Amino acid sequence: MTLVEPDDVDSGESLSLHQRILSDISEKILSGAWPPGYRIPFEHELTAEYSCSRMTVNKALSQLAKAGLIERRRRSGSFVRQPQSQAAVLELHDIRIEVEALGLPYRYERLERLKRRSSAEDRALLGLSASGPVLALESLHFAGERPFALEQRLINLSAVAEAADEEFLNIAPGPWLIGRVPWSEAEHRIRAMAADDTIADALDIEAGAPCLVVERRTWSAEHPVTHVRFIYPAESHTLVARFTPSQG
Amino acid sequence: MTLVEPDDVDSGESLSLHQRILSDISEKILSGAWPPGYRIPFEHELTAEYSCSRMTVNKALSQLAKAGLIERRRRSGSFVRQPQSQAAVLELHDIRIEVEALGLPYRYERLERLKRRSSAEDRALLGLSASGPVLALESLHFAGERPFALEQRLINLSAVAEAADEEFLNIAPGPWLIGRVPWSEAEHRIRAMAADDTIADALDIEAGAPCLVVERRTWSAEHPVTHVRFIYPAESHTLVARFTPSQG
DNA sequence: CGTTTCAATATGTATATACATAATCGCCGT
DNA sequence: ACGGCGATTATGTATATACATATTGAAACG
Repeated sequence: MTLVEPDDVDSGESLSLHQRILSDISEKILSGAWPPGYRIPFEHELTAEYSCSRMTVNKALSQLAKAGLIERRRRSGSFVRQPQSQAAVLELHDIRIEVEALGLPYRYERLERLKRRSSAEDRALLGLSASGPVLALESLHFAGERPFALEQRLINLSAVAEAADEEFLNIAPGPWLIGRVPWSEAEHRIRAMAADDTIADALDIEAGAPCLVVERRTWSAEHPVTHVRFIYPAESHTLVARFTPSQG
Repeated sequence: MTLVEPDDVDSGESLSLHQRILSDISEKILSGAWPPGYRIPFEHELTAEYSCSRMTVNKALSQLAKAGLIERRRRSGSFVRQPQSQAAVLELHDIRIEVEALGLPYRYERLERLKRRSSAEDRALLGLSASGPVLALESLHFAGERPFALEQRLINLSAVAEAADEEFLNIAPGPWLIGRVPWSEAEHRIRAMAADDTIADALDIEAGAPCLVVERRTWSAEHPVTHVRFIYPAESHTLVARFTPSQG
C-alpha cells in the first residue's frame, strides 16, 4: 500500500510526533484511503515509517482505538473499524427533527457554498492549527412558510474530502455528515445575539431582534470535522433557551 | 492530605496499574474529597504512592486532563477543575424540555427508589467491572394528564456519592445530575420494544404495544456515572423514531 | 484425521532515562 | 524598592528495554 512519506506532509508547523502520527492516520481513515477492514501497518512498520520508537506509535494507536477509529487485535494487527452506526451516537439539533416535532412541514434551502483556503477565523472556529481547504456553507431551514433557523457551517475538507464534490442543494450538511464521519466528540456553545442585517434579512425578522445561537464543533479522533452555527429567532424557537440556567 | 493507601483499595480484581490510578483519582474528585481547585499530588508523589514509574502516573494524569477532570500547569502542579458548566455540554433528551416543546404541561413523579449492591445486570448496564453500591430509580414523566415516558435509571454511587441522600421526589434524576457531575462521554442506544405488563401499566397503554426505548450511558473520565432507559409509548412520541434509518 | 501443544508474533503495560519547555521563585544589581 | 535574569521545578515528550498476554499457525502426537 502506498503510504505518504512523512517528508511529504512536512507542512505542519511544530506538532509533536505523537500528534502527527495521530492526524496522519485519522486523515487516511476519514478520507477513505484506508477503508473499513483495512489492516493498518504494524507498529514496527510505523516505527520505521516515522523513525521513532514503538512506544510513541503505540500511544497514538491506542488513542485511535479509544476514539473508535480502529480496532486492535493481538497477533493480528490493527484494523479500520466500520463507521459507527448512526444509532450509536446521536446527532443533536437536527433541525428537521426539531421542526417536525413541532408538527410543521420542513423545508431546506442552500443559500451559499464557498470553497476556500481556511482563514484565521475559520481555523479558530474549527480548532485547526494548520491551514487547509474548507467548505463554507450557508443554509436556511424552514418550518412551514417561516424561516426557522439559519445555518452557517464550516467543513474541514482535510478531514472530509468528499464534501468538496457535494452541492448540498437537496440535502442539509448535518444529515449528510452523519454516517459518513464517525464523530467522537462534540462541543456546544449557546448564547444570545442581536440579529445583524444579513441575519435579519435571511430569517425575516427585524435587525437587532434577539436570536439564539447554538454553535457546535465536532471532532473525529482529535481531527476537527465541522463547525456549525444555528441561529434561531428567539420568538419562534424558545426550546433550547430552557437549557441555560433554570433546571430547578 | 490523607490519601487512601493503595493497599486499602485492594478489592479491585486485576486492573492495570494505570487504570487503578485513573479510577482512584477520578473517584476522589467525583466524590468531592478533592474539591475544585485542589492541588492533587505531584507526579513524583504519586510515583511513591503507587510505587511505579513517573511514566505510568503521567499517562494516567494526561488522560484525566484530556477528559477535563483536572488541569495541568507546568511548574505549579495539577488541579481539580471546576465542574464543567452546563452550557458547555448539553444533556440530550431532557424530558421536561421535550414535553414543554410540545406545548404541554410537564409533571414528574418518582415511583421507586432502591439502594442496593450492584447486581451482575447492573454492572453490565453501567459498564462497571467491580461490584459496588448503586441507586435504582424508576420515575414517570407526564405530558398533561398522560404518561409521556417511563424512566429507569441506575446511578453509580461510587461515582456520585451524594445521590444516596437524595430522595428524587421533587426533582428528576436527569436535571439533578447535570451540573453536579461533569460528564465527558455518553453512549446512546435506541430500539423498539413491546410493552410488558409493568410498563404498560405505568404508561397506561396496552401490554404488547410498541414502545420506543432510548438508553444512555454516561461516563465521567472513564468512570461510569449513570445508565438511564427512557421508554416512550410509540403513538405519543414519534420524535426520536425519525433518528433511526431514513436520512436519505 | 482430529486434537493438543508449542513457538512465533503483535499488541499491552511498565520501567528507567533523558532532554525540552514553561512557569515560578528568589537573588542581585541598579 | 523594583525590575530583570537565571536557577529551580513540574510537566511534556521521546527513547530503549523488558516482560506479559492473547492469538494464530504449524508441528507433534494419539
